[in-house]
Amino acid sequence: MERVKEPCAPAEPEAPAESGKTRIQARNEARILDAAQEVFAERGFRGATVDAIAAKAGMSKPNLHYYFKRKSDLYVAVLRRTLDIWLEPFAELDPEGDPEIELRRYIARKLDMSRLYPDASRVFANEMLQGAPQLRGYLAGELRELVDRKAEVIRHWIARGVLSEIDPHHLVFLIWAATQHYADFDPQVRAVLGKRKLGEQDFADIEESLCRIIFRGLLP
Amino acid sequence: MERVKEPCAPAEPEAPAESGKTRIQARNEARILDAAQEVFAERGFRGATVDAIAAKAGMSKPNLHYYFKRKSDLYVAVLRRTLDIWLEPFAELDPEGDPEIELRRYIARKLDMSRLYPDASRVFANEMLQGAPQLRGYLAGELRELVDRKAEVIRHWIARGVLSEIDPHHLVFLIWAATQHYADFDPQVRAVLGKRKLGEQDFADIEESLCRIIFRGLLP
DNA sequence: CGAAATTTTTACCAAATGGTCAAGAAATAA
DNA sequence: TTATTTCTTGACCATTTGGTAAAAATTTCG
Repeated sequence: MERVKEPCAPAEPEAPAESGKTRIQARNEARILDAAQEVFAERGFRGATVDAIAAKAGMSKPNLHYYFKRKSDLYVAVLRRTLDIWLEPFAELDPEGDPEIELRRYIARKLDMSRLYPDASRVFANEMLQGAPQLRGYLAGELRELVDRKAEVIRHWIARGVLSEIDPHHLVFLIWAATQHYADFDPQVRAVLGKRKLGEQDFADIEESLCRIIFRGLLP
Repeated sequence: MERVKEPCAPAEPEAPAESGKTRIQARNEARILDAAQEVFAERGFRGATVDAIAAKAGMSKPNLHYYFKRKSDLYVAVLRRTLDIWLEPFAELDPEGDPEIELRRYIARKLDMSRLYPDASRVFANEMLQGAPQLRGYLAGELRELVDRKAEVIRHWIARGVLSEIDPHHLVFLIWAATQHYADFDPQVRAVLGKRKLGEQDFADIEESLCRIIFRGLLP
């Protein structure tokens, strides 16, 4: 039943392929995750149908169930993948670095994610709106610890006198809210700006405006 | 068929009761709207079931359908009610006022809404996440015009020299994102802060932190 | 090749769900 | 009271949906 193969070369030519997985397995699981992210993003967990995900992944529903037994498994898998991507640049904030440079880089990377992977952001937002039934534990555990650690970094900057006295947590929330807004509320943003799509230049403008306000403030 | 009554006193004792509506009608429609807002908020449009809404409103499903023919009618009604509430304080931004006072008041009122009517915010967020199928027209019409008008107010402040040069639209987005975040991402905020519920004091702190960053900036 | 494991498909439930209909219960008006 | 309108309900239906079983097709490997 379980695969016991792979006695050959360890280095795979294509996808990183978590060891213990067939080429087909890796490819199809990736396809399914991508399709699921799209569908979950635009319909929410309950609104997404396994049929729609399967169709978008180019396979039949029973075939999809061969890889992910339950719809919720798939949902959690999508969320975990998103979190892995999101965590990284946040964890890199360096207490010895210059806050303006460090935070600007973080904001830029977070905006990149909103631009490049808006669906990931939307699935996460959806999970929050529903009360985070799947991520509750993660939020109160891993995430909270990470944020607390980074709050220390911010306090360190304040103590060094290179940052104004502000509540680190609310600063983090502000950055998260502002950057994710452009993915999650994209229809509103586009409608108000009168644009058909937000391009690279738009996001460059967003970064500039956002950083100007956050670092220098509104008052002259 | 259609009601043609009400030849009596115009002043109703209780609910404002849109004219042309029975006491029972007004009461039940309000109950249904409140229930619908709750259910839509936590399950999204497709995830919400008419049964659940009817149950929460304390009536049977066919009875609910007597007041709202289709589930989507109900959804739109909830959204419109939210928008009416949200628009008001934004429209009040006064170009002749002091920007710090005007914007601070607006931020405070917007935070009040996140605290008092978080479900309304979540239903709206949900609609955005799904691509705003119901509000598309409204966003590109009414809302865009209003925002453009208020962008002029902000430019007026800049021209008067009482505000730094920033892009008015992105300032508005920043305020919206930051304030709504505390309703929409409530589970994450609570988990990270380690609080069971955000109270009035928490929101006072939020207002203070937010305004400090937005007006004075992070740099000392 | 041929056997074993893996992958895919066809056919199919049982439950949930949006919505309807016709009849009955309450109000309301005359 | 009686007639009329408004409100509520139980029974019901067509469709959708998550999920399964088992056989068929394909790949892998000795």
